[in-house]
Amino acid sequence: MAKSRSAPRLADVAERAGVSLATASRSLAGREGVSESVAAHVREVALQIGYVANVHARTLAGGATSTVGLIVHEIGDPYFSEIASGVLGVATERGLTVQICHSGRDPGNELHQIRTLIAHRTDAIVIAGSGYTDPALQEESDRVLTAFQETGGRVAVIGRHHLSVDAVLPDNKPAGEVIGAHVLSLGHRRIGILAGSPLLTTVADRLAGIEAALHAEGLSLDDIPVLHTEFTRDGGHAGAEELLREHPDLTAIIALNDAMAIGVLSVLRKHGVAVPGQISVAGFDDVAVAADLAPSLTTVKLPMVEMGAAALTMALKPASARRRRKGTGHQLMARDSTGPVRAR
Amino acid sequence: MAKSRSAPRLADVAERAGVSLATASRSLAGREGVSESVAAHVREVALQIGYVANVHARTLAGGATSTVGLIVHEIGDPYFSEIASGVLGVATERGLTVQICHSGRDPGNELHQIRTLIAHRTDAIVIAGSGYTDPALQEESDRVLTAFQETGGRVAVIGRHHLSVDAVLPDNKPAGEVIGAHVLSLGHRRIGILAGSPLLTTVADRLAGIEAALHAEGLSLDDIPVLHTEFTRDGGHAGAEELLREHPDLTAIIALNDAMAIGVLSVLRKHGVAVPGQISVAGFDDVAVAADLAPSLTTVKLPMVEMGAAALTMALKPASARRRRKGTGHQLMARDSTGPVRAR
DNA sequence: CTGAAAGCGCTAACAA
DNA sequence: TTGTTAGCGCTTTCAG
Repeated sequence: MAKSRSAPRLADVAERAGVSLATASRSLAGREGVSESVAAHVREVALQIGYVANVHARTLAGGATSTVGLIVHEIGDPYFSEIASGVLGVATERGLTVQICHSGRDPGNELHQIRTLIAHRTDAIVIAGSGYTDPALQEESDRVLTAFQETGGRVAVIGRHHLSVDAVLPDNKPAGEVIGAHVLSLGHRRIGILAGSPLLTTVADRLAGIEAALHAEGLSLDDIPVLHTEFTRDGGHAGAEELLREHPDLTAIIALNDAMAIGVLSVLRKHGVAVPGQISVAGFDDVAVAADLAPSLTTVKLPMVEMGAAALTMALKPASARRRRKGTGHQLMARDSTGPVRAR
Repeated sequence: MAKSRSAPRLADVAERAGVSLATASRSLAGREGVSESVAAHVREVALQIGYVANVHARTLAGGATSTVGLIVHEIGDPYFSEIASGVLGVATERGLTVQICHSGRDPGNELHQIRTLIAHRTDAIVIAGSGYTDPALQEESDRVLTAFQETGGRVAVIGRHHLSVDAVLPDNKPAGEVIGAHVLSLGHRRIGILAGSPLLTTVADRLAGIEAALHAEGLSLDDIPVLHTEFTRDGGHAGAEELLREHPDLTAIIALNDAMAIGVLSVLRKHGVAVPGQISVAGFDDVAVAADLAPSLTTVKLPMVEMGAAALTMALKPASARRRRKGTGHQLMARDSTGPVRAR
């Protein structure tokens, strides 16, 4: 069995169909200017010999490209896999293929992935995942992306970045306000906050929202413990242990994403702390399992799937003179993990 | 601002560096036969003008491709996103880029995605997600993949497929036996099973495992209710409602994956049924949240991340004369959602 | 050690 | 309606 004979080419199809390359190309592309009978025959031949057009040749020749890139922090994280699902949804709909890269919450690696995607001449690049509060971290990325855009590439980000590109902006601050107000309205004052790295804009914005809610009650973030750990389930777990140890009088813990909140719930269960009886817990995002946890998790819903879809849709539109920005909406999902502060 | 001036090409680098195309190419590729001084200069120039090689041109010219394809049923499903994470891990490590496609558990669409990936001349294709018990459903895919392999392409699947390619075979049957034995050992006899589509080999194999466990106790699958719904959280939810209605005397429910089990838990909680007090619940996979549910979910761990990594690793090896097969191992995670059958 | 030139497979003018 | 012919940007013999 020939191991490496090459795949059938358009020339093979053309020859077997007894037509020219151009005609074959036109027939397969379903373009104008070929008699239906010839076109049908060509298509039939192509099917027979199992012809599949070489995307690289097609792209190189100036034909329509057909791939978009997506950069996520970590695809195993439900927040990102839901966004990816949204991106894949519209991509599939439009016959596009998507290349996914991990940035691992590392600005250096993110830049590397951007370069990779550019090398692949993707039509568009969607960067999902928080930007960084330090503009310097994105300086080089911005330079590279700008060059990419000048050569006709399209870019959209999800989240607040220091990048001059179109953006889907999650309602992080309003979400923070809403969840903060919710917890405060339940009478809680001894509130602990579990945050991810302060370098992430997502963390900064959610914190700012909570602070606004606090201010409305005459309080401030300085009055309550804010712990920065990893922005993951394990970070939440570790953070909750520390919070419990250092601040045993807390009546509520707000985690800055559901993954962390799940870690918190786990610690509380382990220590036999009643939720929300003794301590209320709230998160952000409303990942799919949030409603199925026990107690079901109070959180602020961000439409991840739609965000992914919106970002790609935006990136696929023709470039506009100035950056487009799109909000996301958010919704308080008051469930069982939060309750009124206990009477003393 | 020029909107569509094109990206810098190798020719631009060569010109500015005052060398020929060939030398520029060799320098950048770090190949032999160029004086180190010249090579360094070329690299420097390339960096300066922000040159990034065009992957399509490179691939077309016969250079090494550097992308692999991954087909999953649905990236938003934790089972698949964990597998994807494993695939991305080894891909990143080797400087490969991965294209992800959704098959949506639809054989027709899966074939379409395979074609797409082949058109992209990916070095390798990894198909994650159950095969189908009906060989006819994969006949055409098999033909296409065989052709792909004959032209040097590499393929690996995760799961039992009717495809003549390398495979990572999840311990579905042993896992079924182990979880079945576990539930039986707790004294349960009125057990309900919630399964996904019987067309999926994953479902068939897990069921077979449970049946084996049943046989060991002188029972059979025919003696207990087996309900086929969607292989998702919502399928589990709907299925549990029906099971509860039709078979109110059940003392245990085994869901054929954790997603379904989560749906079951949700229904039980809603109806105030104590778990495991009144009904024990078990799942398959051990997705990340399984341990953090309340009660924590008894399940059989399958190493999804490693499976993804193993599949890509396998696919990247040179082709061998006969199909390679690799088992996965499995581990019973006996947690809080299962307990001894209640005394009457 | 370096350069010239021939493609890789396809699309897109331009002819016929 | 169909065919001919240039490239797209890169790698890679083959000369020099």
